[in-house]
Amino acid sequence: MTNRQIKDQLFAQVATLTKSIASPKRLELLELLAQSPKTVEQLAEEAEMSIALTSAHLKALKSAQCVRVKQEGKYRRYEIANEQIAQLWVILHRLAAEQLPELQQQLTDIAPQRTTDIDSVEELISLAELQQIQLIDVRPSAEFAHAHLPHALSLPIHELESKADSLAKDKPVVAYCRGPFCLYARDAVAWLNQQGFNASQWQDGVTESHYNDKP
Amino acid sequence: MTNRQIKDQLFAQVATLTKSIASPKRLELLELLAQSPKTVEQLAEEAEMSIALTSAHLKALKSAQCVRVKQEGKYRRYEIANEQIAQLWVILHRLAAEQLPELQQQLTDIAPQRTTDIDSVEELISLAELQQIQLIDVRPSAEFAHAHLPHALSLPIHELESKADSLAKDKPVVAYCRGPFCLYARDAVAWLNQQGFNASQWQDGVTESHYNDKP
DNA sequence: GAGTCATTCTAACATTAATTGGATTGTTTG
DNA sequence: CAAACAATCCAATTAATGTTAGAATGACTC
Repeated sequence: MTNRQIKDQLFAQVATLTKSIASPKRLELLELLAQSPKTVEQLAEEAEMSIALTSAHLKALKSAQCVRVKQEGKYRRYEIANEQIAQLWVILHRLAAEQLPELQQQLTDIAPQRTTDIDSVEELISLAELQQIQLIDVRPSAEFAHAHLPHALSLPIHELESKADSLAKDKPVVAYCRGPFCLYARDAVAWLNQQGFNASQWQDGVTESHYNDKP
Repeated sequence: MTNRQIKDQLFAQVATLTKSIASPKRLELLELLAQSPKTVEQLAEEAEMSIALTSAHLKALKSAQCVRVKQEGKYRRYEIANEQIAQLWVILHRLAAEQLPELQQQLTDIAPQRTTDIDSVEELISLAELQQIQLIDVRPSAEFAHAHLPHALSLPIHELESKADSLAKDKPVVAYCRGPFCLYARDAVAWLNQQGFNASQWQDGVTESHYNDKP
């Protein structure tokens, strides 16, 4: 085999991995799976696409070993194949945010009412531990159960209205969700402030917060 | 604008960045540009594709801000837009190598005659400094000039035959090139051992060696 | 300013990917 | 074992991408 044929093969392999995640829908699925394992139905619902399409995209992700699946009763539960894939999603969306002016613009356009002025996870967690702030996790409870920031309180966005009375109005509320591409925390902060709470948003999710490549 | 429309836009942006590198040829161009800036002609030659196709792929990379171009006389010299893109290439090929059995197989198939048993860059560089080994960089000299491992000697693969007499046969030779997807060092080691040298290969390139994510 | 040379553009074609609806598989539950 | 249900497969349509050859652009050179 010639050197050219060898190189073509090698680069083709890396390209198959890259191609498998180079689609808006598949990136969205990855973001969801980075939070916690989910069934096809759940993924389709969250990402607002048909079951068939979701299944097709999952197949593509599986063939590049980005996700695994296990049968659970009559459901199939998909999960991220390993931590590095979740980190790759973080790397990609951060890089895109630094690199693409159009994305920067869009992120500015949807900036939350208030972003917290806390600037490290450590400080955030410490303030939550000292009860200086009320740190709430507004993702679905299954995602909270799978992993969450220490000292955070689970208050899923869909239950916010009914359970908001468990929050104090005289202590700052800081909300977070899956990360900068998830709008739950943004919506939660907007609603809370409207109700008279002192709410702001922590823009990163669990994966982002645990993976800071600043040296 | 609905939340769905916003999310679609955001994920689409990250996908455009990802798509721009999700092609074997474009990954190969990125690997070449990670070494040093190059003209379209040089890239086409090294990657063995037509000028027109090279230009088209570069256009795709440029539109996602992965590369920059500057006019130099009648040439246009392309370069990596920033260090993070080079690192992304490293992350991707390493991840693919861990993840895809087929790629693992291919890499095994082309394993060099001898891989050095040195296992950290620091040790490699230190041995070169102490002249315990002869560390040779077999990439084209322009790439060496742009960046190289400390204490390495430039001995481009195409000049190896004519300049090999500058190497001592009684001291180990360690050769490196662009990284695990470049076959120059492999070819160099094979030829050198055939000529009676004691040669082995360092599998990483400059970018890989400077970017070890082991914590 | 005509000619040369590097690069890009254009148009055409071939290939591959995304998406949908309906049929199919396989599991669970009565 | 039949009904119910989750998920995948299949076939067909549409959209996007890769590739080539040749024309066009735009910079430098004599």
